[in-house]
Amino acid sequence: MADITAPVLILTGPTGSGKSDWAMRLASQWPVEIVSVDSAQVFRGMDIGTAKPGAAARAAVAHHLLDILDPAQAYSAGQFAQDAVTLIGEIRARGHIPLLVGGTMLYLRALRQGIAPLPAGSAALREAIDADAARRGWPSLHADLARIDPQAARRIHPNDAQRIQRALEVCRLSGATLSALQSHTAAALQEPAAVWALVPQARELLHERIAIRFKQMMAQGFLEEVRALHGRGDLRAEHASMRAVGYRQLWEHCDGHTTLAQAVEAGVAATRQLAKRQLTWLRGDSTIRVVDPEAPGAFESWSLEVGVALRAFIR
RNA sequence: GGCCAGGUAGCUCAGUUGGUAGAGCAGCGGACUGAAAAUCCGCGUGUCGGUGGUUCGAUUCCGCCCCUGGCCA
Repeated sequence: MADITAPVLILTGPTGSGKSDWAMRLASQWPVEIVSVDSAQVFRGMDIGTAKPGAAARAAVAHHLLDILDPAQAYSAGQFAQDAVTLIGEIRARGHIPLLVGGTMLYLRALRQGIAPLPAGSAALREAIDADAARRGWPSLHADLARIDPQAARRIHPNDAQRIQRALEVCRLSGATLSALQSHTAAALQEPAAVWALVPQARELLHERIAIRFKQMMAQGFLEEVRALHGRGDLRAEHASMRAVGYRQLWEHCDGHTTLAQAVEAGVAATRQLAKRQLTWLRGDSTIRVVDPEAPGAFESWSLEVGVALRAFIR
């Protein structure tokens, strides 16, 4: 199977839909390497709460973009797009099939539709902007943005602190406006990928599964995992890693702000909300083939579809 | 058994001096360009415990009943 260019396979879906299982099952049929599309699994020491593939799975199939950063560090959609393109090339060079698995929808978008070349975030500048906002309020900074980059200001809501901050940050770092920079976006992945999304048709069932999964995580030592991160002393609730679903809520409990029962309930709710946002992304994308993982024989028919997609390229 | 306090949205509660009710959380829908498991926007989803009475009109006032919690027996 050398010197072929296997198509890029992508398997996405909301949290708890069973993506990882399906990926592993597919890996027993085809020589794939898995690239994680997950903004939380990149962090070391965040295993239980991110449902990161375990040692057995990683011994059986090569997994990429897991454990590449310390939780004090930052990752980004742009970085992901670069890393994924590089990995796809390397996987193909080994004669393997790249299988991207995960539910971080912005990362997938950055890879497939491209992302404008923007300056990376600056912690110092963000701190300065935060301090400014604390004095004047975000709507006032939004008004600043409206003078500098009216197009961006129209798009960004006056309450959307994060996006206002980013737009101002980009202007100060680059000297150009965000809108101008975003006007020439280059696609990262140069070819169409075959994309499937696992979308459970019954929301209730997904909610039930999410609750069960969170409780399993607790039984596996999720709280101890968060305590260890909390005990490091250098991490703060503001770090991107500690804003992850479940970690944020258990962190608040470690700070003594909530009872464990409250933290678990809030964590489960946050997971449901994440799943809902992921489903919103999927609904808006007609290039994605939707699969109901609960349907009888769903995996088998997906496996057949994958076979068709692959045989078109592999001779 | 007696007395007291409650029974209003999925949950915790507010409120209506009588004109069929609203917050937070949850939920639902949406947006999304280097933090995205982030951030933001929009939407109340209701036999006001039941039943009789007073009233033009009762979730609100009165009677009885049911349920929950507390105190006394």
